Amino acid sequence: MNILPQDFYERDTATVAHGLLGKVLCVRNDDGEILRSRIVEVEAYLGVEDPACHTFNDRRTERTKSMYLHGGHSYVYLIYGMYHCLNVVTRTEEHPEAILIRAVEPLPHHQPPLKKKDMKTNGPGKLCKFYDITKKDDGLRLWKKSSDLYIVEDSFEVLEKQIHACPRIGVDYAGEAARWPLRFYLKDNPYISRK
DNA sequence: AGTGAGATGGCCT
DNA sequence: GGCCATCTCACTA
Repeated sequence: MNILPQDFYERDTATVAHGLLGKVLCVRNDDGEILRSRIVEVEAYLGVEDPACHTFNDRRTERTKSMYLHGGHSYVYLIYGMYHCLNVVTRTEEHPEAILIRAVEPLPHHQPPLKKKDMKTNGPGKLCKFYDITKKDDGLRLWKKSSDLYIVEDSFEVLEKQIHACPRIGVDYAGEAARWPLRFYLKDNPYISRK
């Protein structure tokens, strides 16, 4: 289980989004245990020229501060007054782009198959609630094993053919950008947020 | 299966 | 004041 180095995140955002699929998100809980889950669905947000992105038009605010950090940091924000969303910052300080983690599959999968109603990690708000990811986890260094949040890779392999691309969810306000195929997920994975 | 409304509060104009 | 990178529940059928 190798941790992903910071330069993994400095590349083109759509490329990193593809690369994150199949990787393992590690969350340290209150007891110091590491909870692992496989990333199965993501969305890319392309910064100052992407009307769906929080940093569209170089909007620097208190909320978006973490998006202006170097690639490899976390960006966590509150949405609808109720749910948090976890993002991975990409590229560099000059390019505030990020990837939304929309769904994960808890590991190990040596457990009885879950009923649909038990799936608590098949959505960006749900997975943050499940793992207690909040503003306290904003701006963390995901390439450091000492962080409460980091990402590693195991022997799980993802082929390009297994990745499906389609428009992003919940960004209809963004005009034409709402149709850009920047949502990526692993075909046939049961933890996908929607079909 | 599909639709619609409400919860709830920070963020931005 | 209006909008939101969401989710659940209550309804229809």
